Amino acid sequence: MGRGFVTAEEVAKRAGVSRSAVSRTFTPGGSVSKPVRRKVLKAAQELGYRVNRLAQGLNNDRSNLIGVVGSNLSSPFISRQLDLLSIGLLRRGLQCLLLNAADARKDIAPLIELLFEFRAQAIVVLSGEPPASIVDECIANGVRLILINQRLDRADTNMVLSDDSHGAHLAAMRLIQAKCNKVAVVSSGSQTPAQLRRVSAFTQHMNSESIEVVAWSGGPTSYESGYRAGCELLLDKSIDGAFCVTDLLALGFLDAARLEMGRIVPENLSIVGFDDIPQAGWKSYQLTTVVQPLDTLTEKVLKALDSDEPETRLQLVPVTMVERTTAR
Amino acid sequence: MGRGFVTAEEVAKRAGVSRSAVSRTFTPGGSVSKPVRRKVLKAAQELGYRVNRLAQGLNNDRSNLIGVVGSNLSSPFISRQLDLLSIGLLRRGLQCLLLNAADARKDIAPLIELLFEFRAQAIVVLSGEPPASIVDECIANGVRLILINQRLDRADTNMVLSDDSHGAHLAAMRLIQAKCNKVAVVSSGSQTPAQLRRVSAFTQHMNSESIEVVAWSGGPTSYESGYRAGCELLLDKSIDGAFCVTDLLALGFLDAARLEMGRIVPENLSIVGFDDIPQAGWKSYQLTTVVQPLDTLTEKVLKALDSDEPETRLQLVPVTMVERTTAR
DNA sequence: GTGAAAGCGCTAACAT
DNA sequence: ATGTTAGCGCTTTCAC
Repeated sequence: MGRGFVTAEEVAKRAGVSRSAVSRTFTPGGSVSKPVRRKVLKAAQELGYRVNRLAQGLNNDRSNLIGVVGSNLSSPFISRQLDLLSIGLLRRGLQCLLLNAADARKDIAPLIELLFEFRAQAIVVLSGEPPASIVDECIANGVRLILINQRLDRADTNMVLSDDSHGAHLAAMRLIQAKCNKVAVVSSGSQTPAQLRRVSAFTQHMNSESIEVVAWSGGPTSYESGYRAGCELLLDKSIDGAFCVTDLLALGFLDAARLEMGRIVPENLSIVGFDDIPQAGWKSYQLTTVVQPLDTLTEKVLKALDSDEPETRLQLVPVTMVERTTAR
Repeated sequence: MGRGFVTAEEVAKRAGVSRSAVSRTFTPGGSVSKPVRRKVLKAAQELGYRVNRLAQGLNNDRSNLIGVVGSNLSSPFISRQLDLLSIGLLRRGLQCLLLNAADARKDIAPLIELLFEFRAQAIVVLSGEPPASIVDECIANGVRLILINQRLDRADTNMVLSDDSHGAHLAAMRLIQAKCNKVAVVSSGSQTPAQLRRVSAFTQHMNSESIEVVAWSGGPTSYESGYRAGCELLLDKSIDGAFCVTDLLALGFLDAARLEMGRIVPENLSIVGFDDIPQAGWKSYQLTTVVQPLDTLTEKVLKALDSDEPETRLQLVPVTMVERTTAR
């Protein structure tokens, strides 16, 4: 096709061989004699020939394209996820077709349909919940679907997610250890399943310990929302602990606590976050938080990409707690 | 092609029409009668048909694929750039083929060659400098090449870049206004052209004002490098100003200054950054910095993508200064 | 408006 | 090992 791209036929002509000889030369397993290969390579070099992978995939039935859809691509957590994922894909010889779901927000179906049209071999969903009909279509067409931090109630989909409940329990235990009497749990207004799981597991744990918890949620998942939460919640002087279900929220909350509400952290307020984004480790923050091991998470995603084993349907990635300085 | 995807032929058969009728139905300008179109659409719906864009592009000579190559995808600045870019591409009906150059670092040529093989219509380079041979090949094949914050010495390439020199001048003027007597200029060890331009423009300006400047550079472009720079440079008590060519560096530097080296900012040390990443506005930092207007920058990139006007070869995006609290 | 046929660039099965 | 042939799924003349 195309503007000016050289075709295999032209190369064949110049090298004085058949079209298939050219094809074979550029096919890993192809059986071509040294001299022919040399001639082909020479001609290709001179002409500036590049195989057309699109045409290649037409026969192969493997496009080598992996669709990646997600929103919030510039948030510290997601961007790192995308970074690792795209590196891993490239290493495996796979191409990353990135679809930003920012405009789609609630309905990522059209994006996935687009991916179908490009014959993506697999689709990785970083955020957003695909409707059941789409999931069905994936299966019908043999397109592997991998959901990250999303739990669908069906056994035929690949899901890899952090152990949110356990993470929330760790946070709860840490705040109990800090001897908190009344704690806040803050989440964003977007109410993603992951955040919901963290909030509910945390609340449940605290309730069982008879510790009062006040829930706050609002705005997007951002520093600003956390800051607002801090300003509003900390008017209540009796709150002496907080679990922010996302580091971004936690950092905003922390700034509000110290800089706006006159709290001393951790002396009269303990804060625990979730994710362990780079900023959580910055000297001004030193946030105690639950870490999602992004590398192993990504690894599992990549493995789910090429392994056919159905045992790896739902993979729960264990989380840990990193102790820094914001919890007493 | 492939696994289970339905082809246009199957749709044609079920609808009782010709293959071309199906094709026309799914082609924007196609002339099909209402009844035929209806039948086709119905059959397609029932069968779950999806046009194969790969095959489509084979005739069209337009793949709709835009290659994007860059590294450091999880840094606040680049990730935001990618975020905006991918949104813009999608809005224009273009697909984003993302190639992470993390492994490539110095040589992005192989990645661009890969993009050729996928017949990308255009290639956007976020970071890294493509060798001349590759640029030639782009032109030869009619692939538009767009370089961001990279200045190549040739008139046949699209480049959109922030006005680094002017930004550096703004920073210099600000530090002069703060009555600094001895200033540091810190950059990373990666020595990207953009950073180099900032350093040299700044130094030049300061020299012309006879203000002593000490240059530091090392490590990757990160918070940590900035922190290290701060720890090392601020042993010299006479340094009372610093221009960090990147906000990430500036934030690390700032933390080192306050938390490690006992400096009071801005009282006895003024700091100016560059980029205006979100974290620069966080309450704990409130960094005075030069802002790169990412939205207009992205806009220009997108425009360069589809406009053929050669006047838009080299586009300089004006920068401004945002005053916060780190400069006296 | 519609179908038949040719062709996009490539690979693979089939001969030789 | 090499050339010939037949597709891959689609669009696009070209007739009618």
